[in-house]
Amino acid sequence: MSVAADLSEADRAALRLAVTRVRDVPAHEILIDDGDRPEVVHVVLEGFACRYKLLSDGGKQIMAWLVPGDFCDLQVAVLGRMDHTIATVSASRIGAIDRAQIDVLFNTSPALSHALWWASLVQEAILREWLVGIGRRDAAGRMMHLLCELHARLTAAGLAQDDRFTFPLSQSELADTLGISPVHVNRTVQLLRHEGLIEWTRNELVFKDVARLCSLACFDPNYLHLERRRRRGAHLDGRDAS
Amino acid sequence: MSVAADLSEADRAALRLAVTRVRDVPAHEILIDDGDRPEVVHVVLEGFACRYKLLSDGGKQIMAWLVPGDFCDLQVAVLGRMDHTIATVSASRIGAIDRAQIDVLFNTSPALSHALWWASLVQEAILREWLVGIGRRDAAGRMMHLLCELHARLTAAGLAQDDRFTFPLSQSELADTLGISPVHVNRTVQLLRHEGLIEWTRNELVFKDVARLCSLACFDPNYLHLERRRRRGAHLDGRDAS
DNA sequence: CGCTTAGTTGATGTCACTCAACCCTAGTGG
DNA sequence: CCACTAGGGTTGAGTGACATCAACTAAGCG
Repeated sequence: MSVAADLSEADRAALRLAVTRVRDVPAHEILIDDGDRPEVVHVVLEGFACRYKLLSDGGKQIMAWLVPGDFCDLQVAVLGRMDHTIATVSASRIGAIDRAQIDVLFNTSPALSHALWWASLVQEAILREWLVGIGRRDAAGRMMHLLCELHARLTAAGLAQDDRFTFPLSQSELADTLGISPVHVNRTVQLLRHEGLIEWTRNELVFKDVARLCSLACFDPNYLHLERRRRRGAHLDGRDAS
Repeated sequence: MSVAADLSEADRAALRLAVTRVRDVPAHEILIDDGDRPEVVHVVLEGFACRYKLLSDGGKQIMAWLVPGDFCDLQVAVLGRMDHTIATVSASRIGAIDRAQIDVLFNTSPALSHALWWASLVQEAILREWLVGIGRRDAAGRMMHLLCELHARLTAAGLAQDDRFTFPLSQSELADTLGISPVHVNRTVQLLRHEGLIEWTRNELVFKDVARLCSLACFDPNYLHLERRRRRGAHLDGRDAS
């Protein structure tokens, strides 16, 4: 989903220059709150962040995981007011782009505005897939599918080696993502472990059998629209994973 | 969500002219299928359509209801390939815009491209709210919230009078939307009826107590971002509801 | 008038929730 | 070096919301 993947060097440079105010943010810190009308757009450079909404009964639903390369709140450049909250999950490095600067980029480079819209639409496609999962899959199916998706996204971004990547979420946060209780997340994780599908220790997740996991999850990566990105792992900071 | 609401007369005319090939489509007909690479973008002029995905086990999850004024598949103009299916729910009048024409509009009118992006982002916001509902609300809560949302959207579009509007979905389609079984939808509908909240006969839904329903559903219309549309009920066909 | 589709109802089953206890690890301070 | 604490993680028992199955009714339609 890294928006820079398909851009010309000039456009990527323009995007890089637009990122002012890079800062390190500790885990579990709110970046933008529900109702805010921020003047900057945030982008994740390192670490994990998430979108979520809080319910009146204290419940919480996470609606997106934001990994390095993802824009957090591009929509405020158009909609103005946030209708949900964005917070870090792990300690992260977060970049900020002035909202006005987004408009400038949008008007000067058709390729760039196209790329921004593309990124926004892929996030929407992911959201649709999550809806299908929560609506129609059981706990294990949801979890497997979600992990396959994360694996695909991180691999495409060059952030996973040997089917192994950092996974900084607690079981409780996973529960708020999948729409099930923390206790049931625990039992489901153990199921996947005993099936020899994953290892999950502290901060790291290892896929023991990617093919079987994807098959069990009925995971079809089409919706991630990765085929567009011929240059795998191109990041905002200009590094390529190669 | 009618995209034309905030546009200048010239932009609205341009959009209207872009709609070639208006056709009447019977109920339950597929407009664009999963995997298609269509050359046109569809817009609902009359009737109801929906987005959905089919699962391998025969299950179905509806991910959006598309009402008059909504674009069905704007995303193919950017992403190229459909990752879900769009079909009519009731007999509908559907307009089509050439994909190339979208690009022209996009490049010639900043206001129009802004409006298109806006429409796409509002659909995303609705999707997020549906995710929260399916993830964290019980059956009655989901249904009430969904009905409040539809009421708000149709009222904003000038398609509801006296808290009364056409509602062409079957209980089974409602079930595929809410992620519960048709039988449980039936019981939940009866609950709302006995509570004196709604009347639902054939094709028409009547809200008996909007305030109580919205309050019970914890419905907060912020996420619909309706505040932007000062001209309520402006449609692609140029009519205003007044 | 039979056929079909949608809605309704009851009985039974199950997946996941809640509550509660316990464990394990890391961090802290004595 | 150890006692204490706090936040996950783990486990079991009991409960509840919703699913499934199956039968029946009502409404359109040739």
